[in-house]
Amino acid sequence: MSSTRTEALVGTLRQHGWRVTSARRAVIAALVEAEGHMTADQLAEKVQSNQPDVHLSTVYRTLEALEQVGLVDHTHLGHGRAVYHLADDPHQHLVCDGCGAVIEVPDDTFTSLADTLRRSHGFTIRPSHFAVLGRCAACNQGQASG
Amino acid sequence: MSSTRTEALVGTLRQHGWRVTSARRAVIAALVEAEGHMTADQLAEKVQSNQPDVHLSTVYRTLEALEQVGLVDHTHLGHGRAVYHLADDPHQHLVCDGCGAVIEVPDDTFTSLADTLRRSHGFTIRPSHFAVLGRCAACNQGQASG
DNA sequence: CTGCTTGCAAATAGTTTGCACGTTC
DNA sequence: GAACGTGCAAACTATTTGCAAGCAG
Repeated sequence: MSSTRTEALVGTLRQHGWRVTSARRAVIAALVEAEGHMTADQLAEKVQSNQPDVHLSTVYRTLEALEQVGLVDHTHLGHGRAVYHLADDPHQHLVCDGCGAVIEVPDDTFTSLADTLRRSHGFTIRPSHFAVLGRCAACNQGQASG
Repeated sequence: MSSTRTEALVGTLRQHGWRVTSARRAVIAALVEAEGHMTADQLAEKVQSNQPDVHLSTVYRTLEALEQVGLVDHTHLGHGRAVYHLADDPHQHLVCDGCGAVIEVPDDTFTSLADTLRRSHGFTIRPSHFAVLGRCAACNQGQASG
């Protein structure tokens, strides 16, 4: 059951000095149930199915709080909208230019790239914080010349 | 001199069926002179120093045309604004979370990552089309705990 | 009680679009 | 001279913020 997980996250939030409200609890629950990336909009919609009063701006503010505490990460998927997910499942996103599909790949796929960049430029990449654009297997197969 | 280069690009644009106007020529010239990434806003400013009438929206429309023809690529540097550059100098961008610095690295830095993703997911990454967030050498050295 | 949180609406930032007029081919 | 391109303003999308009222601690 996911409510145990939700309570743990809520507890962490409280330990960091943030107040626990029903809106925040609902956003966290939505993230737990989502088990993947969701936009702020999608999260708001999900939360509002139980608590219609919770406003989109509250969702944004809650997500910001959760990011500051380190419980949530967000990624930009190329075209403006950001997706949010719980930080304890670090992964990267591959976004298909053709069909918009989002593929999640484990964090360690990028280990060698991280290593290369650190050695060549002293640059440490930030895990779980960028999306890679390209073309997915399906779109590569059905690909014409455009 | 770069005007030769500008004319070549203008010619390519025309060959693809687009009309050549002074606004479009100016945007292309600005890109050639920039020799790096620029936002639409910066390009507009540069163009307007010679031709004040050229509107920002025209710059956007020209950039869109140039992208369709394949002369220009754009990348999102994490926080909303896109940067544009000529497509025949493929490179990736490293963006520092700390100081906002943008480091350009050659395309082939990502060859092994591209190879890995193609084999594991059939996913072909799109060159010059994503930014990698992280922390640059300078910020890593002056780094405290937060 | 104190002051962090919230809902709302309006502001912001970056980009796109409708329209009537100007320009290119 | 027909169709495409342009300037302008207004729309749009994603996100942020000011403020008075609400609720957690």
